Amino acid sequence: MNKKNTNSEDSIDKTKVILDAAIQVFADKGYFGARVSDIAKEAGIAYGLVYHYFNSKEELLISIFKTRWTNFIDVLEYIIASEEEPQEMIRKMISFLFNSYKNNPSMIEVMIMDVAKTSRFFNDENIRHFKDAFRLITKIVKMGQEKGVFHQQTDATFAAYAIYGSVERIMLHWILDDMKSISQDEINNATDMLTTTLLNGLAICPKNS
Amino acid sequence: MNKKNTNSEDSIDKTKVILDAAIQVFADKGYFGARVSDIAKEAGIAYGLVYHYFNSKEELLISIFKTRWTNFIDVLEYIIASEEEPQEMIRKMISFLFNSYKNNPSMIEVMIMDVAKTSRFFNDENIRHFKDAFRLITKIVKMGQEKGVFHQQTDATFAAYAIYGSVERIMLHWILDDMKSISQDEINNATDMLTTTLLNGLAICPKNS
Amino acid sequence: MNKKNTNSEDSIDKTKVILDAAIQVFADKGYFGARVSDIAKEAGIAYGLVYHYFNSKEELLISIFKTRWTNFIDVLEYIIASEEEPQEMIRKMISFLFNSYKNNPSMIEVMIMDVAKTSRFFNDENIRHFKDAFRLITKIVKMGQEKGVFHQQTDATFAAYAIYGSVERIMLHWILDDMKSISQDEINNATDMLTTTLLNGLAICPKNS
Amino acid sequence: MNKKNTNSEDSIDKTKVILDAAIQVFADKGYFGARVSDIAKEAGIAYGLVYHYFNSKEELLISIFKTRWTNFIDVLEYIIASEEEPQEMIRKMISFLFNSYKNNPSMIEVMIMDVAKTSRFFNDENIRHFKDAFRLITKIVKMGQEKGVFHQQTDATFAAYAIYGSVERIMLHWILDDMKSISQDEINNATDMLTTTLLNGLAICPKNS
DNA sequence: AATGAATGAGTTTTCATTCAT
DNA sequence: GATGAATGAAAACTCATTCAT
Repeated sequence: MNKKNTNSEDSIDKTKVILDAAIQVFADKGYFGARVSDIAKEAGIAYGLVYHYFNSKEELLISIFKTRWTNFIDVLEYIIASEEEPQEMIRKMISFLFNSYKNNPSMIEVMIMDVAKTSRFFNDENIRHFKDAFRLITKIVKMGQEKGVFHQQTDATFAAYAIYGSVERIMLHWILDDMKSISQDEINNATDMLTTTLLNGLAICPKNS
Repeated sequence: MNKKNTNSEDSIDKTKVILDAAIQVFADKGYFGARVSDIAKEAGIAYGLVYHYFNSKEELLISIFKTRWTNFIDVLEYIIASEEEPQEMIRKMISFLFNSYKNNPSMIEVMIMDVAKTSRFFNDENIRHFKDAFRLITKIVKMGQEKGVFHQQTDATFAAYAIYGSVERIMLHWILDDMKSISQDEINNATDMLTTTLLNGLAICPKNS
Repeated sequence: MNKKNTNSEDSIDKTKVILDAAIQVFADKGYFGARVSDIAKEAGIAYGLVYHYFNSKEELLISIFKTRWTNFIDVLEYIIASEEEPQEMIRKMISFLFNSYKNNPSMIEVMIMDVAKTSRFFNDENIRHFKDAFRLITKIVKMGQEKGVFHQQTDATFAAYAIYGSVERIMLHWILDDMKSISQDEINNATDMLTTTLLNGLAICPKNS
Repeated sequence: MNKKNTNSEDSIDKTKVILDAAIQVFADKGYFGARVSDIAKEAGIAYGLVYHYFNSKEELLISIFKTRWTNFIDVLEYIIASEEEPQEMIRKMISFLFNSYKNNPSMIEVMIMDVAKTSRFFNDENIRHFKDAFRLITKIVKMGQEKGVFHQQTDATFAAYAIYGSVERIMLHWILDDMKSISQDEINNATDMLTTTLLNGLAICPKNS
């Protein structure tokens, strides 16, 4: 990703500083509204230095994207490895995503508002991360079906998109309502609420076939 | 919106032609990647003429956005007025959204990929359409709760976001997989699948409290 | 060459105005030292307009180059068609080149100082003009050999380069000595001098084998 | 020229290594296309180190230029000191120039393609070398005239430019045709050919006045 | 209404040069 | 001597928008 992957502390630090600044500025102004000089100013460095660590403005976005999805994939694998009940896995996943927002709402804003924006951005390399993540969510749903706790007739892939789409839309709501800081209680409550809704459905049980 | 609201046939036609061209080009290149001259070329007119009908490039996007959400709101109001069962209302809404994709995937692509992404775009005027639509979806959920067919403890607003987010994420999947043409069967099937999943939940009934 | 080859007077004029400005600025500052904004200022237009007529700064240089060599080739063909004595043809060619300097020293400066120097500039398309011109000069030499007035053993190609190289180096001398304006007498004198030297050689006749 | 003129072996070596690298890179990419970092990479050193030995990129070019013309001047003085026949002196000079190309075509390419390019480059200091060399060539011609072996009426300065220009144009031909390696036979042949042409002229003797 | 020439602000990126280590 | 991180000036080029015709 970045030119310098030396294990020098400085180099790592600077990379991180620039990325954090980029997240902040992208969140505030949007990817296209953000100038590289804004990012440099936010990072407290000369803007030429951004190009020592990254080849282009777009690479910054790609780097943020990759970090985030790689991290999400790691968490999903960890959750799956736990061998808990599938319902619990779903809750854990939702909890992780909502907590990500709490911990770094700007990063989530960038992911939702900017990454998806550039069609050109979705090249094969980047889209793979996407796919991998959804494969894992789908896997959780299938595990529930195999265990007999989730409906058989549900299309697991559809369910995966539904779960993720629900989470993302709620976070978009927070973003648009400028809810940058959100309490742990609210996060927990949102997690419970959405998990219950998705697992049990809107309709009351007897309606079920 | 547009400078000319004369009811001259020509004027209306040209407005429509430009908007359709804009949808096409925005879908292909993204809002920021699209040049006004591209849109004019697609519409088969001189690019200066775009400014006879619209004040700016952004106004094109806003116009598309408004048309779409106004239309969605109309449909939601129509659905609510039907006084059918809330479950059926949910299904109708999902069906409408998926059919919108079938009829004009580029328009949906623009709505998902471009509109949601420009922070600056969400001014008070535009956000009202958003809010109105979600208020209506929320209303449907509340009607179900009042009728005793939906769970009481569900936060209706959350549910509204979950439903819409699920739909949008599935359509994003279609977009990213380049599924520009999709059969009516697939649409119907997707509608059934998602409606059932959202209404009945993932988990099998006895798990319900 | 230019985007607009319409036969509108304005369009042609503007193209010419920009090219003349480019010649002036390239001559003054060199190709790399010249800013497109300098050229626009010299032409009295907004610099964005340069890009209406030419795709890039480099295209300006290529255009100047082409015009000049095409013109030179035309003159050579005209000279050859005259069916004069080969010696006279050589004189005419030298006369033309020196007079070109007199009429537009900046253009010659650009040709000598800038065009010849950009290695990347010599792509196949551009080099063809070069080659064509030298083929014609070579042809004149060969005509003299066939007529029996020029030495048989001389390599005609070498001779062609020698003639042209001599002319160009003398003009470079004028450029470096800042002799921007030069009288017709000087031009005629230089033509005679160089023609005689090249035709008769440095050495006095009896030395000839 | 260079900051360090210590006679330490290392220092001299490194200076030479950098200059050779610069010649190579300038020949490949042109002066303006060459990055200091390219030169450093070619030399196998850190690019900051270039600035220990040279004050600027331009100084590299000036250094190459000076070395070459100083060397040429030395050779011319040596030739003149030999007190041979002027015809032979001309031949020796041409031979030296052509052999320079054979020995280091990149250096000649830089001299022809890059040095002349930057008008700013021709400051008084640099132009003096030029002038000195041409003064010496002119001197040879004048010696021939005084000895009665060269035509009196020839302008010696013109003749000097003609000779040098012929040589340079032939070498430019080799450069443009990518003739990087050239046999000693070809060099000798070219030398004979050009010397004969310049001394005896194109035209056959009886045409002489 | 229609055209497209004209405008010029705005931004990414490059790269020579400096300097702390 | 050697390194390469850091600096920031500089410029080509783009393109939304205006406007004369």
